[in-house]
Amino acid sequence: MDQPATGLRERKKARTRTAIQQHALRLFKERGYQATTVEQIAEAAEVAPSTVFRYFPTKEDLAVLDDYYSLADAVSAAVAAQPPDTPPVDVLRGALRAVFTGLSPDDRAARYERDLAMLTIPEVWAANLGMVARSRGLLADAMRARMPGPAARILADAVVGVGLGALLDWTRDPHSDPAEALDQALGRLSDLL
Amino acid sequence: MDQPATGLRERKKARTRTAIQQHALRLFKERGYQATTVEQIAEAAEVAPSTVFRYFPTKEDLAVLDDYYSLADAVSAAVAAQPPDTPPVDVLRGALRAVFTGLSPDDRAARYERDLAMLTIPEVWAANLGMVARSRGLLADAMRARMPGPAARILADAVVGVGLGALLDWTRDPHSDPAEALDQALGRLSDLL
DNA sequence: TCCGATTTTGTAGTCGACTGTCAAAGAAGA
DNA sequence: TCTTCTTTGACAGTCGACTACAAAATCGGA
Repeated sequence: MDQPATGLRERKKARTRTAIQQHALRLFKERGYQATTVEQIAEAAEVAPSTVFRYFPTKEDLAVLDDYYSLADAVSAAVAAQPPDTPPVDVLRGALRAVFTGLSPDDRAARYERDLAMLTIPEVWAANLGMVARSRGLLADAMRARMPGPAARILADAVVGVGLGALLDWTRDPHSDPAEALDQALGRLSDLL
Repeated sequence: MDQPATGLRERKKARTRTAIQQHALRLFKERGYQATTVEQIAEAAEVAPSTVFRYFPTKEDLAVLDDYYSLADAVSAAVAAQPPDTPPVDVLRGALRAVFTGLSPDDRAARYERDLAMLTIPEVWAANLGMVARSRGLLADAMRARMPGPAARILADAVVGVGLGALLDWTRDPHSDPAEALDQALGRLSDLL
């Protein structure tokens, strides 16, 4: 997608950034968002507090999962790639399954970690609300090629609701496979329709 | 519901409390949550800042909707009151409509005001997340009398998703009627099923 | 190996949320 | 009216998010 990450400088920068965010999310989960200070995050990530603010303008930004768009794009593409006559819910179900199985094990583990943080820590969830809202729009857009406008949006909302519900249940048993749970839930929705 | 609010003391206390919260919500809407200081709220409500903190331990609490459970209970009851052979989605649709039309104009306006705050201000949304999650459970429980377990949960999740979607759209046009939008969206979902 | 550009860090300071305490003002009851 | 209890307000202070800035470390290229 991007340039092949040229210089050492840029690589180091990226590493620093992700390190800071990972430590932040870990600490948020361990001791709560409010109870975690930026100073503690800086210490954990072995950088100066001012460096944290350089990468993340506000504490809240530490909780924003910035790669949701690429995921949403992947889902949109996968939706387009589904067979033409598939029932709508199954289109989304198949697309989501395709995207998840296409992830490398490392990517998938990282994704689960961050999704867990999002679902578990209210402040993180709030920080990502905008993204969820826009993903919902993308999903609806992707479906609009297959069904009339309003129906596409309703379906997208229903699928998002069922998906979030499945993930919420997953948080109570984090050792199960969320992709599996999601697939199963969408299967049930498909039966309902 | 409560005791008839005997003494002058208690009445005055209650009035102070609601005055503070109303001014807070108004200011949040006017200038944003972060940009509003507790001092400004105190000034608007004509009390001392320390008095604000006596009623609301944290700034966030100023925006916590403390009556969501009674609403969820009302919906559960309304679900039970729907005719036996109604299709599941229409049960929920009818129950929600019944609850909203049952509200007095004042109550309804207040509810809209607070729902708008919840959907618009991330911090408030975070503070109320737990309540939304539990409402989802209540909805599923209420439907379980009418359909097998897993289906009830899936349906509840789908309805919650569609409902949140409708409310999210409403925030972009706050002069429209959210209850109307919600009813319409559920009607479309009903058509899909 | 040295230079210029960039990144990192420390420091000093602002602002607002929140706490604790104590004295003043008001209400309830005798 | 006098006493007692509660609510309120003022004040002083802590803590953490965030800013501005200049010094120091680091990197890339010549």
